[in-house]
Order: sequence, then structure tokens, then C-alpha cells
Amino acid sequence: MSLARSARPIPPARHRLSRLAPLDNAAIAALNEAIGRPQLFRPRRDLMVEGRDIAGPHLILSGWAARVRILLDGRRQFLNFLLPGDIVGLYHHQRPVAPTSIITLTEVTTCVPPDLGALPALDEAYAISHALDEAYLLAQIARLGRMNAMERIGDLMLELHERLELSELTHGRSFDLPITQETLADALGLTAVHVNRMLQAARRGGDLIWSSRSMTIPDPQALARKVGRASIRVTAG
Amino acid sequence: MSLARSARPIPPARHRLSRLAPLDNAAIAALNEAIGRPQLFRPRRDLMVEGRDIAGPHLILSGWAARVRILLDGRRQFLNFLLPGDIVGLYHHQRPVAPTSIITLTEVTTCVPPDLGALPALDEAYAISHALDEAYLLAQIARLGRMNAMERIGDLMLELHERLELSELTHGRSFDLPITQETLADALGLTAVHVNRMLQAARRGGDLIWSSRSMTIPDPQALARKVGRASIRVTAG
DNA sequence: CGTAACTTTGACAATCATCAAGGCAAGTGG
DNA sequence: CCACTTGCCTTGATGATTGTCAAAGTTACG
Repeated sequence: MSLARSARPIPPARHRLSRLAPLDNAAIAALNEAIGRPQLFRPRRDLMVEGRDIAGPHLILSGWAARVRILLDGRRQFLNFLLPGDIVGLYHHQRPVAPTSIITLTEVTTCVPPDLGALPALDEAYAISHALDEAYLLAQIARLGRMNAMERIGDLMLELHERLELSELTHGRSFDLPITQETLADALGLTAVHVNRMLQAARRGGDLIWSSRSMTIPDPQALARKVGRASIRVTAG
Repeated sequence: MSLARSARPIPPARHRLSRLAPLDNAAIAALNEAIGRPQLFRPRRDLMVEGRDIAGPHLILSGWAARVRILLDGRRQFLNFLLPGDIVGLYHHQRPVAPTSIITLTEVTTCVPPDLGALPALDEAYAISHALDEAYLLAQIARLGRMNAMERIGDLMLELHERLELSELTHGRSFDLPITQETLADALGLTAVHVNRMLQAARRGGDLIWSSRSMTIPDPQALARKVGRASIRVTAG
């Protein structure tokens, strides 16, 4: 079922990183070796704690995690979701400090990505991956700042579908959404109650169908038009 | 007056980059040379256009700019502000594409920052600068997602004060805020009318005093406590 | 079978947006 | 020096969106 699927790691040759930049044999071998030493985390564990030195970077192999910020009175905002293929904690400077905590939402496996600067092909993939991360953060800002609840949900679902597709983790127009409505609310800057109502409205409108942890977008193009969304690119050609 | 002050470039030796990492003589010389070839932009000009190849990176020397995203129906969201010392368009990968447009808010001077990879000391400063940028984007997400109008304004003003202080562009508890309330609204995900009301409430409460393009924070620490804000760090030690 | 976590529903309240109009200050041209 | 325009700030009335609180239903799982 749901969790089992999201827990299956991506085979190295089909790994998202190899989609972002062509990897030579040395890079694939290094990646393969890294993937061979996975680390397992249970749900609701910290991968990183805001303000602490970064122990080591993580390459997500399976499962969902999220960067999170918690306000003093307990309000919680998820800054972005971390999906298989994503990299966190890889910085170019000395003694980096984690800008936010990272918490696992499901069971997660990670590995330590091959070092920066060792393999040019991988460095290129890292750079593109990083640029993509930035682009998605910018998208999140526009979503929270200028979209209403319905648009936020549609836009985020399209984004997740787009990102999961890069790792072959979609099933046509559906994908596994192994999180609760409360988690979704914390990512969208809404309350769980309102997310619930909007999801029901979206189903009535034929825009989104959510059931048993699986999300279906019956007509992605129509939804993209409706919420005014363009897919995200960071390189030319 | 206001614009004149914000148009004075930062002397290289006191430049924000040299605050982020110790620069050796070679780095300072390279920076100095770059600053010697400034480019001038009038207000409301594009420094970069979303989706286009990045012509060249910019190091902001004076004035304010902003990354912006515009929705199909014209709604506008400023993603972040770009202040003197900030760098944009510097990527590690081939053929980068601009993830968002950048527009000048005031008169702006920029220069082309010295190339990546040429000087280790500068590379370190770039990396730290980039990590700071990311941290401020994350702060913007939390602001838009989970703070109310009053908190957003207070938090943003504290952030701007903190950032401008790094370049010695503050005057004690005041700083130049050379933008309109509508621009502020587009950065805060609010309407200009509501920003206006909240600014008045903030003045009545003694939290913020805005007049003739200058912002004063009578008691920054008290305000930080009130909105639950911690200052931002990206390196240990 | 029972418990805990999650989803759903309803009534009501707060926050913020919208619309429309007026005021004020700076600059422009007669 | 005075009308006139323009951009920006301010105010009021009203409404839509979203939050809050509380309770009941549902599902997963031991």
C-alpha cells in the first residue's frame, strides 16, 4: 500500500539527479555507492535542527520530509516538502548552520550524497537541483502571498505531481500523498478545517480527487490554466 | 534626501561581502575593480526577466530592487527585496534561466561581481551570501503563511533593519524605506489599504514610526519579542 | 472491540479585501 | 504666482474569505 510504495528507493540509474544533468560512469558509480549505505528514519524524526551545525547533508531516497518553522506560540509553517531525489544540507561554505529544522513526515531513507567538488558531472546536477529548490521556494512565496485557498491547493498539487513525475513516482494522473490534511494545511498557510472544505469543493468541481492518501488530478492542464500555473524550468535548452 | 542617500555606493573595504567572510587583498582588489564599472538603472526597469537566459549576474551597489512574480490576472507578489550588497543571477550551472523577474524600485547601481571560482575568499563570501538569501526566503514563507498583517509588517521591518545594518545603511533605529505602501503590500501579501491601516495602528502602539520614506523602530528588541522573531545566522562561530 | 488518529460538519467570529471618495504634497505649465 | 495634474496616503462602509470552537463521524489498527 501507500507507505510501502513511497518507501521503495529510486534505482540509481533512473535517479532524479541523472535527469537533471547527464551523469558519467564515475558519477553513477559514486551515487550508487552512496545509495548502498542508506539511513532509515521513522516518521516525525528530526533530520536537522534549526540553528545547529549541519552534521551532514542528506539525499532523500524514499519517503516524505519537510522543512518546518515553528513560531513561539506554536503556529507551524512547512516551508517546503522534501521528496525522493531532493538534497538538503549541502552548502559551499564553512561551518554551515541549519536555517530550519527538517522533520520526516513518513518513514524516510536517505544517504550521504557524494562530496561536492569531487565529480564535475555530479556538481552540475547538484547546482541544477539547488536552482530547482530555489524556484520552488519562490513559487511557495507567491502561493502564500497572492493565492486564495482553492488556488493554493491546486497549485501545490500540480507542483507535487510535477516533482514526483521526475522520479517516476506518479501513476498517470494520480500520486501518493502520504500526509494528513493538517500537514497540508501547515504547508498552505491554512487551517485543517478549511483545507478539508476546499478539498471537498475541489472534488465537487472535478478538479481534485483525494481518497485514502492518494491524489488524482483528472485534468492537470485545465487545473493549471484555472490557477494560472506554468511549470518550472531552471536551465535553457 | 532619501534617494540621494540610497544612491551612494558602499565603499569596497566596508562592503557587505567583506563582513560575511574575511577577504584577502586579491579579493578586495577584484571587488574594487568591479565596483569601478557600475551600471545605472532608473526606477521600474527590469534587471532580469523570468524565463529568459541570465545575461549576467548583478551585485547591487546602491538602491532597492525586488524579485517579483505576477499572476495571470495581474496580482503581484514581491518575493524578496534586493538591497545594496545583494547578489543575483550567480549560479553554478550551465545556461541558467531566470526563475523570476527582477525590477528596480528606486534608482539602482549594480556591477558585475568577480567570477565564481576565481578567488577562494570571494567564493566563500558568495556562498555565505547565498545561504543568507535562502534563509530570508524561508523567513518570507513563514511570514506569509502564518503571521497576521501586523506581525508581517513588524517582522519585515526588523529584517530590513537587520540587513541594512550589515551595510551601514541604518541611522540608529531608523532607516530609509524608499518604497510606497503599495509596494510594501505586494511584499507582504496584503492590500495597500490594509498596510496603511496597520502602519497607523503600529504608530499608535509605539511599534513603528513611518514618515516621509523613513522608518523608525523605537524599540527593536521589544518588537522582535512581540512578533516572535530571532535574527538570522547561517554560519557557526 | 476499543482506542487513537484523522476527517467531516455546523455555528459563529475575526481578519482582510473591495470599492469609492477625499486629502495632501510635489511638480508642471501657463 | 496660480491653476492643474499626478501620485500617494487616508478614511469609511460593506462583504468575502478564512479562522475558531466544538462535536460527531470514520478509519486504521492493536
